Amino acid sequence: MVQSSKKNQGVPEPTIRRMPSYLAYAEGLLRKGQQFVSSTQIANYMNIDPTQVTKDLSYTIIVGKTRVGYEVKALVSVLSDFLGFTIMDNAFLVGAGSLGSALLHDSGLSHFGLNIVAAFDVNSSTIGRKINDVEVFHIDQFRDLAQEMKVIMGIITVPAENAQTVADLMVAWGIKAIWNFTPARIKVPEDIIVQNTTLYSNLAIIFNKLHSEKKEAL
Amino acid sequence: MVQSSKKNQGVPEPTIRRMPSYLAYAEGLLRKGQQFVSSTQIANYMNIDPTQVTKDLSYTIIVGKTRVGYEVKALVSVLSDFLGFTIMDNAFLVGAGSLGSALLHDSGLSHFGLNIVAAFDVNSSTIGRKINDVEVFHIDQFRDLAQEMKVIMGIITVPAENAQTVADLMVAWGIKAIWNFTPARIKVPEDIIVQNTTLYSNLAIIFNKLHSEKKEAL
DNA sequence: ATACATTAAAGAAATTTTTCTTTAATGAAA
DNA sequence: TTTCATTAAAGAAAAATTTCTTTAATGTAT
Repeated sequence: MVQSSKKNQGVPEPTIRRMPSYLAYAEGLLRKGQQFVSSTQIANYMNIDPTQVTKDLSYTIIVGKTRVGYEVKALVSVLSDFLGFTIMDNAFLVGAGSLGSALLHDSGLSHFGLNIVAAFDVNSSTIGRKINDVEVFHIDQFRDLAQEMKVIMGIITVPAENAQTVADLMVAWGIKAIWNFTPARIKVPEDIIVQNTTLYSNLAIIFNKLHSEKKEAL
Repeated sequence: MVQSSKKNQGVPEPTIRRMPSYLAYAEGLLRKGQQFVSSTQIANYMNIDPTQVTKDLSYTIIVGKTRVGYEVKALVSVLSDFLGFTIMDNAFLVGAGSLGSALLHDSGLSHFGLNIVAAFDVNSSTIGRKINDVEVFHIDQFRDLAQEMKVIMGIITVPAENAQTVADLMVAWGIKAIWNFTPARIKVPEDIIVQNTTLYSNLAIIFNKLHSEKKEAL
């Protein structure tokens, strides 16, 4: 399969996955007033190899000081910047069910650069309501609002069988990135970014570890 | 770092991550009445290489038929079994905030083998309530209940700064696996399984792709 | 019947990611 | 001041994962 010159020049995805935890840790140290943190200390916290930490951080502009480590304050600001958490992006959320409303309630998202400006559903009982100050509209009103607001991301929290329909709608109205919380895989044009976040994958990993542990015991 | 003879004989984690989507797809086909599905068809749906699919499925007991593919019905049952979704496990959830209550509302979890039997919090306004038939207790009552019920998993949906405290508590009362939804990394004994699920990591990946796309355009 | 195209499976090769090794720097202790 | 231990950084090696290649099987069309 020719994968359209992916070449992966960028930052490894595993690296990016680890960085928010580095950031959370650094923020904690900052609150405690610690000025410097070594890769060893971060690695110990993360239960990973120290060279992994330095390699990950080498993708950013921060430089550590031998025998001292990284300046905590700089680390927080560099990582926040690097991860795109300092620029606010607007998003639409479709599917104001339990997971959807949980995301609407999560202040962490706005802390990390995501501003959900409107929610959509087809369930008449939620339409018209406000969830954490975000209004829930009928899905048919999607069009008009997308043009008014500068919305680059769409969040899909509908049942899996409706994911593709919603994705098509999002693409039609100019959204650049889709955050898909369903286990369904959606088809979109090549230039649209899709991030799948499936909770059940994590569940599967836990179960697998639990079971392989049982087998080891034999 | 000596990583205690990990040797990774088991199934690759990326494989396990993909499997729930195979399953969701197969379940959809089953509902539509399709009898067989080829690796090519699955691969097309997933936007991955067909050999990746056959390789992934080779870890299970299913065998495909040349020129026909896999039997959809068998695929659903084999994958459900393999992922541990057919055995019910009991879990405690600590932190009945927005994310916590979203998980309590999610019927998908019980569909995939996880039965949340009780929730805990410190917020007096939620204690005593029932969320989707699951009662919310004060965290101090954790002990008595853990002994009554056969609970092997703990779900942490508290603020990051309280994650370690909750984890210690869970370990003390005999939980085997922890599903940690905070960006904090918790320290537990070696035999305890920890699965970190950090939403913000996914957000970081989206932002990174969005930004690297901008750079490419130059 | 026969040829053909599609498929699963197994193993090889390539790629990606992690871990190991070496080097140079420097704060802290003697 | 000098030695020593700890550190970041860079590159090499190892491990894990994905993609490619080959083979054998078999439905479908001719």
